[in-house]
Amino acid sequence: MDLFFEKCRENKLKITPQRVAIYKALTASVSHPSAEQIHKEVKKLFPNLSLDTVNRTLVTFAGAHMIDVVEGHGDSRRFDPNREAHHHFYCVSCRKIFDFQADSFQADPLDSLVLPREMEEKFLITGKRICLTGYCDQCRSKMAGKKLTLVAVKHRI
Amino acid sequence: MDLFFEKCRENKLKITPQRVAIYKALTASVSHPSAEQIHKEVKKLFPNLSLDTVNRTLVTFAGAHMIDVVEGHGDSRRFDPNREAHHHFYCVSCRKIFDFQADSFQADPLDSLVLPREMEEKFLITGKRICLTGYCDQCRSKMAGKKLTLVAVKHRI
DNA sequence: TATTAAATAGGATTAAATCCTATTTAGGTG
DNA sequence: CACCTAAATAGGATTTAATCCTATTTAATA
Repeated sequence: MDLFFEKCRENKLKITPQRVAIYKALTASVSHPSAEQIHKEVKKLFPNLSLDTVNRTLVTFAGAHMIDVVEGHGDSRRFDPNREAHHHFYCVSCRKIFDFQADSFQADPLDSLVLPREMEEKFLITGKRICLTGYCDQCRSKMAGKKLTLVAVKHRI
Repeated sequence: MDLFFEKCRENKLKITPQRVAIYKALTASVSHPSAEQIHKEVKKLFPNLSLDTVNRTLVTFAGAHMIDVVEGHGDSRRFDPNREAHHHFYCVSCRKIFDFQADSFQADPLDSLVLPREMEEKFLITGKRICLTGYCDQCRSKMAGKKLTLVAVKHRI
């Protein structure tokens, strides 16, 4: 919980009972829950907690780097026809996906990826990719100086 | 287009004008479009092409490994409280996310990732992860022997 | 060319995310 | 410690994406 309080203060996020409960519920989770799952859980303590609050709170936490938003990011399904081995950078602000390859003088790091044996044996792996997240150049400058707040349009910058 | 015909035959997918057009539109795309974007494009040729057809076709193509479904996978947003460096395996069938670390005797391949200079300079990178996709052990056995078809519940196995 | 399983269209439904507005509250300030 | 205000919340409405359902059409094969 130390991280929670520290990051809240750092980002001037108010510490509310709901937020504490949401954060606790997430850290206690074994899987990688959706907002709805967290909502269901925390409703036991706060019967009239709204789903919107959960979603916005979690996205805000992610913005403060207390947690991560993982696949999916909550937006629509996207497709990629490129069959060459390549990697992705996903801009969490504009949601554009940028392709990249590791620096050309280096070998692709995935070539040297050795998976845990159990996984290699049990799972059927059909795709491997490095996924970076962050802010693209455009969004980076747009957000310069803006402070983190829940009053966000579409949870974006 | 060779891959298209080859993979269609291989998977016993009928080659329809709509499918050809959808595939072409995707390969012609520069970004990583959503079904809706492709729909909008292909509608120019087939004014009464339905969005459902586009979505199902694209997901089917992905099942046949002609294209990839990338972030997001089309399901709800998921959260992860784990701050330790780790990687993900995403089961495209049950949508569970499994954490893993590279084999413990190896260094994490991301440690040696050298990004293109332009990217390193311009983008603000806040997260790095290896993302594997495929079928987890349970789903793998469930789907054994099932053939690929568009008649799928929730586009799953 | 006849057959049939597979694919499509189009509208209905579901589900997730977000919006909107009134109300409440955390945290700073006098 | 009470007040003040910006920030957060609740709850319902709306929007958007994905999927479902069913009647119709069609690609592939024999």
